[in-house]
Amino acid sequence: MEQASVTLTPVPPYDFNLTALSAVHFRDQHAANRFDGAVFCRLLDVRGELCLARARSLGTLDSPQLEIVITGPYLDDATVAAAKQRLAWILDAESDLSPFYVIALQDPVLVPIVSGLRGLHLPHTASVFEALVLAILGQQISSHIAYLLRTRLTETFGAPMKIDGVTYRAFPHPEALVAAGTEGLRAIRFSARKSEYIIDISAAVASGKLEPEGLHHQPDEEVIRILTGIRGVGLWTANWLLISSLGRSNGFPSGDLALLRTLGTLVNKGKPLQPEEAVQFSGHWSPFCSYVTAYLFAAVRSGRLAELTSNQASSDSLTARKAG
DNA sequence: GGCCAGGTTCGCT
DNA sequence: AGCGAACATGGC
Repeated sequence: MEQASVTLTPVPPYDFNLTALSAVHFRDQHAANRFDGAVFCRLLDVRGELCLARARSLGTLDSPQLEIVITGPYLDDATVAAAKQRLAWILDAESDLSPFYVIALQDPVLVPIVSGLRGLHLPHTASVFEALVLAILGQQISSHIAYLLRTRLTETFGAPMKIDGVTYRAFPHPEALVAAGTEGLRAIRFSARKSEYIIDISAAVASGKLEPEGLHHQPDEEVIRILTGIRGVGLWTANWLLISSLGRSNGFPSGDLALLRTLGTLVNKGKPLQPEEAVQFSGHWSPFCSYVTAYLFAAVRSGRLAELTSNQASSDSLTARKAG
């Protein structure tokens, strides 16, 4: 087993802890992606080779620096560079938050949310395929159940690699899922429907009929058109993929129950917004709806939203906004 | 135990 | 086009 250490300098402000937490909390935490509060680690599949990438923070919010340790059976410079690049993408080290902050700090609804989360970047999945599977897996179930399913999926079908006595697993290949079949997924308690969708997509990817990674070259509208053409993928999933796997700034899952509730808490006296009302707000936040979405969820997770609403600040701004 | 969860499809009007 | 039901596992 070989090992290499490199440093990565994210664009400040960069809060490693918040960003890594956001990466694992409700979306990616499974056997392939881990964060223990200090070290973020992920078993990557780089050019067909497995290698473990581990990151920890050496710097500060405004002068961030990450130490990246790559471990694998064969490490040449190109592999190390590719792994570093991949981790930079996953941890969103290269985005500049300042254009979003300029808008957010002028918005009374967003100011209290954003000010407590400065330096939170928007982590990405390692691949678009991974995001597709995770999104379908997580549809209409609580985040806790989604976590159980993700873990089972990775533990059962992900390629393993043992390092220092610990077994890590990569996210399953489409081929592995095709081999598992719907029965394989049923066996780890996926619903028949989710199993079908996921196996269909895996088969399409394995056969080359569908190339999710190619979506990086398409504009948002085209991404949504292509994705919603896939069985099992609706507007929510397509927009979530814009945020979670394609790094677009303006994704907005307007039908998301948790999002509607959260916005309701902030601007509608606790009454959940209707999707159309949420879309009105999203227009106001364009082209940074991805950031708004992610920051709102992060605020909920951290308990910050509850704090804010207890001082019942801007609870009436929906009507104010409508009038203006 | 019933209800619901960070949706989507399918089958009815 | 718009609406309701079915899907199915776990947690409260």
